[in-house]
Amino acid sequence: MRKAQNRNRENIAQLLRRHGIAPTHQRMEIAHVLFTRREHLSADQILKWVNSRYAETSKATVYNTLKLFREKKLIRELVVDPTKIVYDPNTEPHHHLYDVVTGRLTDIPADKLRVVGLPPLPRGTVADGIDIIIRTRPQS
Amino acid sequence: MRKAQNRNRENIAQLLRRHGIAPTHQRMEIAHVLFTRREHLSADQILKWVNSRYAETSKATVYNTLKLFREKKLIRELVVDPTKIVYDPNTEPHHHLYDVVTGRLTDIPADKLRVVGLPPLPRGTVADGIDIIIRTRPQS
DNA sequence: GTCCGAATTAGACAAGGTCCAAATGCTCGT
DNA sequence: ACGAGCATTTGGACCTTGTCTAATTCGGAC
Repeated sequence: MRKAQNRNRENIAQLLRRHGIAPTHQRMEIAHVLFTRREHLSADQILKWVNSRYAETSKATVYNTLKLFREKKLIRELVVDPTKIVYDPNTEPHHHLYDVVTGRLTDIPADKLRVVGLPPLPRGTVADGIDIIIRTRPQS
Repeated sequence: MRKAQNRNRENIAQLLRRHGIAPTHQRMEIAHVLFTRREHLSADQILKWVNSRYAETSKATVYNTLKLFREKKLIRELVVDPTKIVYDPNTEPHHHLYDVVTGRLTDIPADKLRVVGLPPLPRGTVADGIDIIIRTRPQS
């Protein structure tokens, strides 16, 4: 089985198509950054990476594309801090450890964690996801 | 025992002092809004409420004060959505139900909920808090 | 090649929050 | 009551992040 790290351009194109996304040049570039770096990246960082060799993608396109990827469940949007919205290429269910001082963000696989005692949801609503963020700080 | 809802000005002054906050006029006003409305309010909403009778508090002061209250653990800052940062006067441990469509935000007391299988924290760090946000949407 | 809808673009704009230097207010000692 | 010294507040400029729009370009079907 091919490891996700090794995605080449054709892999990425197929990945996009599988999620119902037409693989344009810019979308390929953005997906490439997300899936080869495999980090939590902000829109701004993605914009810089995509244009790091030579400018080829506009700010509007990066925002449009990230929104599209999120709608198509190709990536997750993660809000850890007022000024920090970050995109997560890991779509496996998982949660996060966030160091409020250093800003370091680490994954916790969801299968290790379980939430018990969840009250019934309000009538007529269904769960869309659970985000657990554990805030840590260096021992003082 | 006096119910929190009934806090009068002297109560609020004492509350601030207990948290090491000098009770100035503006801080009293802001605390008053938070603790009598007992809702999740944005900085902007708080600004409007505080100045609803006649303008008396500047934007900068509202932001400064909310940051101060947060540092002194008088309120909690809650980030549910990129554009929605909200301040929570409830400092009891609790979590949140967030309807991604209506924007409605509801409390879940922490004693009903437990997280099991928490991995050990990285060496040299301590937990600062756990935020659990359960995202719901109307049944489609 | 031509056409047509989809995608992309630059840049103006909006929202939310921060910063700063000046003004004001509060406390204390005298 | 007064002034010194510090904390707090203020208006407004400014910054950052993200959205919008109208014009352009792209790319696949024919």
